[in-house]
Amino acid sequence: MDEVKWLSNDEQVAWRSWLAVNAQLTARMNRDLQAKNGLSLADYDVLVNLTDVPDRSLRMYELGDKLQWEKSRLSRQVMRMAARGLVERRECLDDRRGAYVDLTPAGLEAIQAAAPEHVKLIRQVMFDAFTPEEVAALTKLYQGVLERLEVKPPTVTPDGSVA
Amino acid sequence: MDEVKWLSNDEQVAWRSWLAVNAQLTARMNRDLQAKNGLSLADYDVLVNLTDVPDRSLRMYELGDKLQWEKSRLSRQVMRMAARGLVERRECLDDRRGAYVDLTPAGLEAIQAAAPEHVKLIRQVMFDAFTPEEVAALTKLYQGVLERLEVKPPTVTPDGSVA
DNA sequence: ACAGTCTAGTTTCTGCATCAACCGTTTGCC
DNA sequence: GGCAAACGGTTGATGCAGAAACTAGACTGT
Repeated sequence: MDEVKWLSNDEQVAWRSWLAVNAQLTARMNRDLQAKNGLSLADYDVLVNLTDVPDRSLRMYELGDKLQWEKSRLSRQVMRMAARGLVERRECLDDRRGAYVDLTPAGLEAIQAAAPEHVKLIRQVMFDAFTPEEVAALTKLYQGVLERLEVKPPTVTPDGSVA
Repeated sequence: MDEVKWLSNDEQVAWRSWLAVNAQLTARMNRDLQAKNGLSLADYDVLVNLTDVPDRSLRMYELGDKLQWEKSRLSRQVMRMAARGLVERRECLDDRRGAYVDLTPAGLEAIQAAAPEHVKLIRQVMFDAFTPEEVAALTKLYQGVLERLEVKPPTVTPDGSVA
């Protein structure tokens, strides 16, 4: 456990840049969404995952699986969103422990209103400045990291759906 | 403001991978640091920034500038860390509004104990699997993002210091 | 059929992050 | 000199995230 192999200078710069991008971009997305659409990033993520799926309804555990959230977090988040009318809880008949989360028309409207600006930001700071090769390289590196973290990589989107 | 240019499928995969790495790696670092060293990632970041600097002491605003944190966040964080003996507050004589934050021996010890495992994780999931060219490419992309976010890129480390 | 275990989801507790308001100090400017 | 504005930092209110304990329903083997 001794003989630590530190990061080289180049690696340190890369690492700190990563940390900075991570923090700043997340903060920025949060602020923009909040200011322009009254949504938190967490709200947005839930809405995206519901919009993604054919019938716009998921079991709690499926949603939690996609988001990789603590279940307590999801529980509370859904409760708040339901209170605001963005989603609806529906009890599950085949498994009486379970619960569905349905996207409401208001929820759909909210994400449709928020998505364009959100995507615009992402394009602006990232993809519009990247070549396709760079995108491919990034994806490869990220997916490698996810594997090493023993997390399953995100599901490949089959069609073109919301951000 | 109409005619939204959505993300392509490849871009979506890259983007979601990015989000996943972002969330998962941060969570992992936090849990590991907490479990093995009783430090939060925020604690660690403060300690790193203090260790980085020659005299191991910074003005609050300098520290806040490096971390890019809300000042209220920094204020509370430092208060908590001072209560645990990891840092020490010292009043500033030339500017009576100001305050210094000094790294204590205990704080130094704490980060020296935590750093090896932390760096090991980062190496394991990222840099050990990256070629130097990939590191360089990543850095370039990240720094581009930071510029587009109108945030100044992280200071290049002049010497080899802690993670 | 029933005991043990597992799964789905909620709740409680605690700590942290953000926003806005605030206080004392310094600075710029006339 | 004196006043307004900016700066450095703290505080209060509020809302969210994480860990663990908890409830209730479902599955397993015998």
